[in-house]
Amino acid sequence: MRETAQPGDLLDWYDAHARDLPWRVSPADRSAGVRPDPYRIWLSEIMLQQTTVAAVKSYFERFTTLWPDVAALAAAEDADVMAEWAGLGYYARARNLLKCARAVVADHGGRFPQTRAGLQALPGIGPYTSAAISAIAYDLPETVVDGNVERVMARLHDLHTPLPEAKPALTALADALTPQTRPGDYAQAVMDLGATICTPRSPACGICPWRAPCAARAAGTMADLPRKSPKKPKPTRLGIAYVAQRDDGAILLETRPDKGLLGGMLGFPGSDWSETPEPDPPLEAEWQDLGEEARHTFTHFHLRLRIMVAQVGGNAAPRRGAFHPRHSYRPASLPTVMRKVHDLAHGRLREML
DNA sequence: CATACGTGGTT
DNA sequence: TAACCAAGTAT
Repeated sequence: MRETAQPGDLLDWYDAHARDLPWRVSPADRSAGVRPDPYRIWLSEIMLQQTTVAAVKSYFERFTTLWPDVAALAAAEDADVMAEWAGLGYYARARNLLKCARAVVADHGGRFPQTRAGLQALPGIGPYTSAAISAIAYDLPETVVDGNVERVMARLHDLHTPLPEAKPALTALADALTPQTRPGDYAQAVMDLGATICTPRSPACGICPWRAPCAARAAGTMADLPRKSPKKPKPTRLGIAYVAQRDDGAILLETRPDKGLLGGMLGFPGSDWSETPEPDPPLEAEWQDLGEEARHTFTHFHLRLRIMVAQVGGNAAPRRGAFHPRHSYRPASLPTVMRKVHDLAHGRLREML
């Protein structure tokens, strides 16, 4: 009979191989008594939701430089925070980030709650993030279950039930392994293991601290786990984006409504996005078809955006949106799909960039 | 329980 | 090129 997986073996591996991350307190520093800053742990966990470490790093550095603590972030302008989040995706996270920071300041005296339930009552903090902050920031024995943990548990126990059906069972398995000692380091260790050794495609079982007790390794099924329910095909939607530039170089942009796709973000005015979009120019002008489409894929559909451009006079009065002065217009503040529109259109417009 | 919600890297 | 994947949450 194989021996059962031991949290201690994973912690030993973590002590030697923990990744050095901007928001992380190393296991050595942690054992010396250094405590993580809950603000930085919270911010990193929100950014890391469905997002890779590589993509998060520069955003984390920028945010913590601009807003070093929760009070500073709570006092920030919405537009500034949304602009800094541009490109990272899942923009509801940024809207909830601000709501959460302001709630922490207004309702909790500027300190994050120190219980999982208290954390989970805040905007943008769900089951995973509440457990992660509890464990990592406060060293509470909460069980984190993210995609890494699901994969590691499914393999360790050779569980073939497909996700999301398997989620409760995987959570129970993860819960049974969570140690009372060093739960914060343990939580980070399982995720590091999933991110660097027990990877989705070709896991490095040969150097895994849990190779001996791993049931999927024994059965040779590790590359097939966890199983997942088949995904739906993505439909293609069409749309029209309008890029208007005033003679002084100002660009017409609109802030999108808070609800829905790209909510709260800046973008070029446009039609609806559907199979048969209705033209809807934001002002009267001689619109010219750029002749090139911006193509972009969202989570659940492909988009092909036709681009119309126009140069307009200084007295142009848009029905929608507002002109942004040339010197305050930053394409980097646009969500990626809109930045693609910019990239395609800017060669056509004299004063852009 | 299913769906909406971004993006960039990898295979 | 297209599909898959990443430290999920809200509704």
